[in-house]
Amino acid sequence: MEAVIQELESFAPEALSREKHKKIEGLKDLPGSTSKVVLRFAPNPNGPLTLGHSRGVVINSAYAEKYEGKVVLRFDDTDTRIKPPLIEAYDWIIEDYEWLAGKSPDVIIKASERMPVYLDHAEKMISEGYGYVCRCHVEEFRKFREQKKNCPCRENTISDNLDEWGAMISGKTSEGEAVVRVKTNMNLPNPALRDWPALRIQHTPHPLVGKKYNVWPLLDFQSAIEDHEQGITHIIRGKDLMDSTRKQSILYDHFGWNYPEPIYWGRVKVHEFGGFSTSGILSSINSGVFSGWEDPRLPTLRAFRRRGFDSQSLRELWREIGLTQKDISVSMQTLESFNSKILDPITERRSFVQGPIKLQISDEEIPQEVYCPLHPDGEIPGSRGWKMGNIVYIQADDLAPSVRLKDFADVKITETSLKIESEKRSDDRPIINWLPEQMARNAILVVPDGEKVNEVAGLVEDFNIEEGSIYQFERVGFAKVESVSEEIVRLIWLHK
RNA sequence: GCUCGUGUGGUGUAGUUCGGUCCAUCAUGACGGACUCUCGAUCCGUCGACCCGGGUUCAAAUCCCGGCACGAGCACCA
Repeated sequence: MEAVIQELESFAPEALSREKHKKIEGLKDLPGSTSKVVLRFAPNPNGPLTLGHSRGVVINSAYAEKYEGKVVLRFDDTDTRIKPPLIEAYDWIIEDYEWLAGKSPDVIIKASERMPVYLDHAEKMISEGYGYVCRCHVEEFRKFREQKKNCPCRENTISDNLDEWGAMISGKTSEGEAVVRVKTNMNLPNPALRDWPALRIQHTPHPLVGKKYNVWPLLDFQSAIEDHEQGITHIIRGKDLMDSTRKQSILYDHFGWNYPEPIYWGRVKVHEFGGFSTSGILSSINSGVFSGWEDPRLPTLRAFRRRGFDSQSLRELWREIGLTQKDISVSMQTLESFNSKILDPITERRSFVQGPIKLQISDEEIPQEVYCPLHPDGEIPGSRGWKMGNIVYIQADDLAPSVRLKDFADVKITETSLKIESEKRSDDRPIINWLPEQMARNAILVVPDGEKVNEVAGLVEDFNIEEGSIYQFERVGFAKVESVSEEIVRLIWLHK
């Protein structure tokens, strides 16, 4: 054995120490041709972007950057009834996108302004005998689909279909009475693909184009046409849309187009939020459960921004998770950990005394000023100078006979008075945060707590408190200054 | 019911294409310690996983077969 080792050392020393496997970092390569990548992010503008959407923004913009490609932001606003577009949401989404991606989308389009394109393709499809107007009711058609039977409308002639189509687009046919289907095959093993619906009638006005159109495409049709029009090369979508890929591929075959490369991801849940949807949030806002889209309890990007999350933390989170088809459940802790790493070196420290009690210093000689560092590791040079008097505040729950007032002195507390024992740290008594009366301002710390929002009353250090800034409050955590007024400073909790 | 997809530590991920370099990577977490005038940061250490059962093979997280579990689609929503 010894001899073998010696011999190996002489001609192949690397064989003796094996290398540990390394984790491959970064996004996997996109499939197919990547010479000119065009991606798309297609939200429904029925609200601002949420944590769920952020994955799409991050992944698409990251791939666009990797391949020097483009991202099309497309508003899928073709439903005026169930998830009607919110007129303000278009701008919100662009704002949210820019905040997250760090740049504007390369192309911005609204499906509602592209209606002529979709209607033309629908008419073309019908006149080529590949689509038909179906007057069956939903339940009737469901039976045909289940039993693999053709519905009677399938046999209508092209000219009959074109007449029916004319009636649909002119508004003569009422909502719910007809739908345009793609003529696939009712014998297909996958029931989702059997003569799938492409366009339906909607007389509810659209917030942007009003009553201009009576017939609107469904997602699978609109998206299929538009992806081709925009030259999309890769579609990154949830795996719940796998059947969309299959439906649309059938249509692409008919039109003689090449389908983009589809890539799927699984469903994401966040421990702290569970499942949520934009329309669900909207109804909770309307019923008064939440104060608005920026309510700190909400997983909207606006709420995250308001609380002080750096968009970089979201980018890191989604890059780390990457693209897998697994259904996952992530914890906010992971996001917070990314955010802390970004924030810790660049945030100044301050003192926040929650539930304060007042103590009087009994010594005759009290220093006029106390200096605390802006950052303990010197990442931010300089210090905070505190004016001193004979009144100080500490947290009621820190009350103990001997404590150390951080960055100041070891003290002895009896009743409501306090005596300085040593400015130098003399033993291992607990270190607590505190404030002299001269530096204390009334403050409220708003802490989202599940369904509730707790308002913690306290005192905040009155040293260059800037509205909009994030500070790390010692022994508390990161919080953002939301507003500063004469009477009160409002802080919004971020995380530990 | 039909169709589709996914199963690696508490959580997330690498490795699976082309079996060996994997007693399985990295992050997060938990626990312990060092350091520190924050319960922050930093540093060190520990914990913990290949869904199950067969098969092929000298060798299986990786290939084959069969189970099981979970998720999704079958909307005139996106």
